[in-house]
Amino acid sequence: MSDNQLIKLRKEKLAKIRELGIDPYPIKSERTHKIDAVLCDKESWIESEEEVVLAGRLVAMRRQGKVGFGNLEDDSGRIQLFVSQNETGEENYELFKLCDSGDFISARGKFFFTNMGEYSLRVKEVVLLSKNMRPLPAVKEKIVDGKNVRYDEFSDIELRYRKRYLDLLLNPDHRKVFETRSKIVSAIRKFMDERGYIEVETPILQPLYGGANARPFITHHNTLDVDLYLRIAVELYLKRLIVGGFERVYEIGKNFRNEGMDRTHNPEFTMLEFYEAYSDLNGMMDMAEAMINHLAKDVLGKDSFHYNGYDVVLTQKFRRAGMHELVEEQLGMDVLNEDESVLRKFLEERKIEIPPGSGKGRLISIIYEEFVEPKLIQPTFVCDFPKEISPLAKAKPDNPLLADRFELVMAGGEFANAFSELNDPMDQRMRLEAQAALRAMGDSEANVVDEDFLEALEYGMPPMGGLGIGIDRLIMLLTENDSIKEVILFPQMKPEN
RNA sequence: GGUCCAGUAACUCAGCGGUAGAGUAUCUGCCUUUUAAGCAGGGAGUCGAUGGUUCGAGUCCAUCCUGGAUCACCA
Repeated sequence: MSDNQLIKLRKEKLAKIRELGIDPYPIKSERTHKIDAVLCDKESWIESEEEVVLAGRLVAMRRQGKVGFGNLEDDSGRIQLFVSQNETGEENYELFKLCDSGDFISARGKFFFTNMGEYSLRVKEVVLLSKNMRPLPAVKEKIVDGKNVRYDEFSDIELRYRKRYLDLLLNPDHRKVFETRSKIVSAIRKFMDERGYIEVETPILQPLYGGANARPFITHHNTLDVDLYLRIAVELYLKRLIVGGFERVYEIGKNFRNEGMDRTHNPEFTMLEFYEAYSDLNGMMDMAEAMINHLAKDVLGKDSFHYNGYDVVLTQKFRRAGMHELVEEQLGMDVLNEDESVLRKFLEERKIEIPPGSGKGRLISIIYEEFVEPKLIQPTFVCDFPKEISPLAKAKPDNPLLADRFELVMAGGEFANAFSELNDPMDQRMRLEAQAALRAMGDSEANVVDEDFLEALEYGMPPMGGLGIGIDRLIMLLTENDSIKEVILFPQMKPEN
């Protein structure tokens, strides 16, 4: 039976309901209790003989003659309805017979245990709240040995993402992921607020983009007749705010990067960035560690998370190590003291592409990314990034090749990036100009020179630490999902047709 | 973009050269304590698209579309 035929049948039912003088889409609805409120303390609900009105979606129907059972679900839980013509009267029972799985109804009645021992609402009256016109995909559940076995699950990955509302409706576990996501994001806000940070919102539409290495989306403003960029990071605006006198700011928002999509990349993704005046890299490590430990332990109540094939233990002290130390550990190569030509040869022999204009710093980072990062499973702050690839970070006083920067790596992937922020306007100008040179050599992801930002720096910016965390990836880890699409409600999909 | 896998009824899938199938859903009938309700019956599919091979194509071949995995790219 095609969709159209099924819908036609629903329309016929709708007409019958109207013939009975019933509005299938009434304005008013009544509900005295949410379902979870009546699921606890069942005996006393039964003893009290209190009449309640529950409302929700009818998710299953088992009708047999003049009596029938249905399952009613709201966002708090699910309960069985027992509907008998003796209780409802003939007329109301007629309406019940016209109800389908998928309808929203309310049901008035008292509680009891059925012969099979299931706690149920003995329904006195059914009220139709919203008629379903398109049958929901059939999913059946059965409890075997205490385990919930599901049949004919709505599991087609493409359909789940394209029709997310069905995924959420039919797969309660997936709804749970987004409830957890919301909890985590709230906890992050609270964590920041408690530490004296203020939350700010900075432009998504920017005349120039910056703060990361990425290709932007371009859009157009008609009135101004200018092209604008969707932001790739909030960094440069948050720094302007520190110039403006705020000492601790954070923003949680979408960034947009016009690049490939895969298991860990969506073109728009959520990022937390924060900046703290008079802090530095160590302060940022402490913050990141405390926040992630807190989310794992206090919010989710877990120590260990299975992600990307590994078990990552989050409630611990995170390792802190220099990139060159980690490379030495894995490869026995002293990259800092090795000659640039040796590093280049090492990569060339392994057929690893070297972008044009790469100096020693970038070569080190490529070696690290290729051979070391995938092996860092437990949380590790990888410090001492090459300055060459860190145009917004301060150089280390004791080694001009290195920047005071770290990335937090877990399960072989990057989760956060932080620096002691560069506040020397002259140095910053030179670094951005070096980036512009790379750009001229064809590196479309190199930074652009932002004169307004440089001018702001010239007015003076205090020393500070700054950190960015990819929220989607953090949620992936904390909810143990290996695909970013599982933690984004409406992930980017290719258009159909 | 490369490679591999998949697309058949609303859902989950079988069929892999010879008249399109199953369970669920849906519809009809019976049924006043079911819970993957049951019993009986019915309807339901351009077999992702387009070409080709063949007497004959969901089935073989080619191309394309869509999705997934993986690599590349990319924090």
